[in-house]
Amino acid sequence: MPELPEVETMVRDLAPRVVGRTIVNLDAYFTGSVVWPSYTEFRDRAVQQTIQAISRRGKYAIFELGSGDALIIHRGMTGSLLLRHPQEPAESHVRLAFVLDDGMELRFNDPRKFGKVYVMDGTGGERPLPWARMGPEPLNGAFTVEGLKLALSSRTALIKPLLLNQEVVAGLGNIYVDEALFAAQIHPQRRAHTLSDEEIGRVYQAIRAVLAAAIEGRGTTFSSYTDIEGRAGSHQSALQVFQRTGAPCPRCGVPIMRLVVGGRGTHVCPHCQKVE
DNA sequence: ACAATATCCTGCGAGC
DNA sequence: TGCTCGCAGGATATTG
Repeated sequence: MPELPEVETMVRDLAPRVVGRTIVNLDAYFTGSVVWPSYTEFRDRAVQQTIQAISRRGKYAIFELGSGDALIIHRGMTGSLLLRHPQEPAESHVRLAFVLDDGMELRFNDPRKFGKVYVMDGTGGERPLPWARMGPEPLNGAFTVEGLKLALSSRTALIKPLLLNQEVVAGLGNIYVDEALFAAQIHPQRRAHTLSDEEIGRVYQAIRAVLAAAIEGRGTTFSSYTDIEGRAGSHQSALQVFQRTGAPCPRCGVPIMRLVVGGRGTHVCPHCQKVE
């Protein structure tokens, strides 16, 4: 599950390798990964373009092209970008392969086909950018404790699904929401408007700390996430609750429990995180 | 407007 | 051993 730290790691790794390179060809094995525009127009607008810069917004990776277009990639659940020599055997689920002018290939490998790729005018004039309604970036000044209070105080929904909502805050997914709520000692089934200012302050700090630590560890590897060379991240060993059902809580020793919240597998310490 | 739930897709693990 | 079945989940569509 590539969330903000995994996309950030990818963007940082890619920048020195692909900025300045020109896309000289594109091979498609599943054109359905391209959601905008049509595949043929996508190809026309991507090929022969030079990558001027690469950045991230939420879980989207953004390649700025010389034309002013943006090549935008969302990895979904199982998507990865791999920088490979064309001679290296193809991974089992390569959907698109961008051939670069230095002879390398940027492969979009995506077993479950949840990933999405776009080319569009980078200013949003052509159609709204995928992050047009997205909430603040949690690791820069756009994200404030006051803003989070404003976003949560009037909402009756459960805190976990709200934090997964990209319009509230950008970049969180299932792993880091569970980790942040554990760090803040807030139960994922609390109703958002019942959180005190002090509790929202803890959630705010926890989101930032958990994401920063995960970037430091180059992301979390479960099953499918790897970096652009296919190597695992290291942060999974630092996780406190996610996928640790039955293991002792690092804070109190009570076994971690798994429950389902908003249809998503959820991990809590039943002692440190109380619903009421 | 908001909240809750269904949907997409395929590898994998559980169970028989 | 080999088969079937259900689960996993980000974002969006649909329903309430």
